Amino acid sequence: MDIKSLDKNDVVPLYVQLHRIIKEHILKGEYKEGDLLPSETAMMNTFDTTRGTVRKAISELVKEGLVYQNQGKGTFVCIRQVKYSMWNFGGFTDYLKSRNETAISKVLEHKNVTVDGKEYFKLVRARGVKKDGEVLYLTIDTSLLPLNLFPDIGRFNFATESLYNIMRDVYNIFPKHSEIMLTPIKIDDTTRDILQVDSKNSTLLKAEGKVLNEDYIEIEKVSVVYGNNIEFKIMTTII
Amino acid sequence: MDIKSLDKNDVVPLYVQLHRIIKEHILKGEYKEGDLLPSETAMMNTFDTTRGTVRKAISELVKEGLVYQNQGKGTFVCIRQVKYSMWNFGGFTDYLKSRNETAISKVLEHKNVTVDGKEYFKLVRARGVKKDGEVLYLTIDTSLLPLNLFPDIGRFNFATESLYNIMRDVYNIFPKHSEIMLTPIKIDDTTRDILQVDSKNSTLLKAEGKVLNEDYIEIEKVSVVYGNNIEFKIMTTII
DNA sequence: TAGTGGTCTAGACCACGGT
DNA sequence: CCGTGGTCTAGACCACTAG
Repeated sequence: MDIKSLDKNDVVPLYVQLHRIIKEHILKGEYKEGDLLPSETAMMNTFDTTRGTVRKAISELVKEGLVYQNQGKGTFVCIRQVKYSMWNFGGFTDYLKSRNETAISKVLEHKNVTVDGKEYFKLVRARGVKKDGEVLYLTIDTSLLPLNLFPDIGRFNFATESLYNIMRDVYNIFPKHSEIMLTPIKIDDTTRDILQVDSKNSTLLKAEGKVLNEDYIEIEKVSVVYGNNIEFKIMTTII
Repeated sequence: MDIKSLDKNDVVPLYVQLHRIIKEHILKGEYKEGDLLPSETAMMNTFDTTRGTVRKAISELVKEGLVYQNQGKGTFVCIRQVKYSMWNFGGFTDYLKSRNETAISKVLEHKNVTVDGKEYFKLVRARGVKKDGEVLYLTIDTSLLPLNLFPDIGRFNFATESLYNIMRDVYNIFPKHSEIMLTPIKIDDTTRDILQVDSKNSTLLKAEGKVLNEDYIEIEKVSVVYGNNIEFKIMTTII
């Protein structure tokens, strides 16, 4: 399959090395859509490693959506887009941690505003990940934080600090519940630019609602626009 | 960790059994947000299996975003569980009853199909309400019901009988959880006609996923398209 | 230092698909 | 039948974290 071989002394795990090699072949077009890859046993011999390592490398390709496997038949190339999964509201940083990726936050707007006679700190952020040196923004979050609960919250740098951590650590306020409404929205040009949505796909998912503390006091009004690189998943228990 | 043990003679792979057991513990709230799970070695001993199997089970949880792992520290729970879901999954009829409205169901399609080598009964329904003599359809539901769990389920009249009631009363199978993915979709003409969507609004919300019983066995694949007359709300508890 | 997850080996048996 | 991927075992050594 390849002239390259694995370096067992390299700090890079063997399965990562192998994953890269196979991926390169696919992306170079040496294996095309629908093609059958060499069998796991074949790769095991070619690269002088064990099946476990080969399977680990291939499983990464499956996760990325580059190949699929069929028992009794083999491993086939199938190029499709992989998306991020949002299991819910919040939990962003932890989820990315599980993917070994770094959370990125860019402040688009921050100022005090008055809504319905009440003062809020308005914070608009583009949030995403940094992977392989590239930044990919996944959501645009707008938060309205009541200034009576969070006096002088504007002094923090939200590009580097987690909003919910500040809530908990500085103001001793703990987000506990949320009530959200979901709607599809039409995208505007600014959003399209930030979230890197291609032009033929013009609708996104928007979540709007509020976050409450344990006493069901509203502590934040939120609005999140989800880009196309993210999947919005929910788990429920049917009562 | 658990009284349950793995059945090595079961056709269900050990790692799937283990995955279900751990997941159940997490979703039941016995392990909460941020909690440390038992170590891989501990589970290996508890369930009398090897670390490979334990790691495979955990890796599924990581993929789902339910836990993340940290070298040198352990495996931690990271979820935000939805406590009450949007009205529909498991509560359509009851919800409408509370509003003094009558649930309406119109069967659009019903036949046996084979998906991935498994036999299902496919049921497509337009669902809505009857109020003041007028019928308003709110959603289009597509259900795939495994025929091994629901033999001969096609004999029922789903225009008049509730699917979930049949599940419970006839088959003694109780829908308990759901895992859903939400996406905005472009509407087609048939859908537009049924859901009475006006022409300028061409995008709707689609929920796709599965419904599970109390043992986290999949009992239904579902797909619901929500019309514009419905608000899609969710309430969550941030654990 | 002890315990954790991360990686890797060298086997094994199985279910499935095509010949 | 043979080759494929799917699962599982019973070890091993490593890097990282924390006390």
